[in-house]
Amino acid sequence: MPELPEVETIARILRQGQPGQPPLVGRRILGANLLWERSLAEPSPAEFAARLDHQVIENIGRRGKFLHFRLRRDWLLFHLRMSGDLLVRPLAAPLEPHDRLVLTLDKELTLVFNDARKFGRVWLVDEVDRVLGDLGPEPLDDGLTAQDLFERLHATRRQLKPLLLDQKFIAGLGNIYADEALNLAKLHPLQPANLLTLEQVGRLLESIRMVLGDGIRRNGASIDWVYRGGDFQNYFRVYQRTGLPCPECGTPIARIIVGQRGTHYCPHCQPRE
DNA sequence: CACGAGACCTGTTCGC
DNA sequence: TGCGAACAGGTCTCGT
Repeated sequence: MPELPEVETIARILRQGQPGQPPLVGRRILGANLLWERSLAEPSPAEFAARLDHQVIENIGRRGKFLHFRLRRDWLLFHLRMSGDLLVRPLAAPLEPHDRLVLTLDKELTLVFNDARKFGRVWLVDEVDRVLGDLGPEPLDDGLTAQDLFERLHATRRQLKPLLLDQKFIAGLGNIYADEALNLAKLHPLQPANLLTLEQVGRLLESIRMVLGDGIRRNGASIDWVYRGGDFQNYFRVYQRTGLPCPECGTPIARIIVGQRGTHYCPHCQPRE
């Protein structure tokens, strides 16, 4: 599931809780059961378990598509990649298929990292920047201006779609929200970045913030077997709507491959050049 | 520097 | 029905 709005939703639920699920802030970690070793990026499994023991969760947040847990001494980081999920379960609950890491907490709770495709990763570090340091700006940060984005775009001739997916360029966009933002901004996915006018850049930034904001308000998008109660999938304009009418002009949505990713756009609203 | 292919993985859907 | 191909919300590395 996880692009910025989905990760933000998960972080919020873990931090604040929801009906039938207590907030995790203040909980103490009592043990770690690593079921798939490669899910752990660093440190070694032995050091991971030893260092986690008895640390308290002080806060939970998001940076790009990463979830970060501020512990008393370290940072616990998760990247969910394609199929990862983080769930709170009672201590007595049985293991589920694809559970990769189970952290035992106080109050008879567990925090479970479940990840069918095994692409997701977990880090325990004392310095976050070693993992998060290369990320580009947060798109929803007010400090990011159209002028900033214009300068970043004009520093490269890369095509817009792969550029928006590059986490070093801007953090948090994935295939869904990149396609949705480009459609809303009326920009062709293959357009070279350095050719955008300042007005087009303003529209692009506004569109990115619009689709991410809508995604967050709708608790993210739920597709296939990964479900969190979000319903943004019902409001896609172009993503996975190949052949269906564009909401703006009725032209059938086209699908091309860009950087090996399926890319959806309206040939009429998003003309090339 | 920019791009494409391949790798990492499993599960579901599509086409014949 | 069965079976292989295509496809999936991500990112890294390598070769050109």
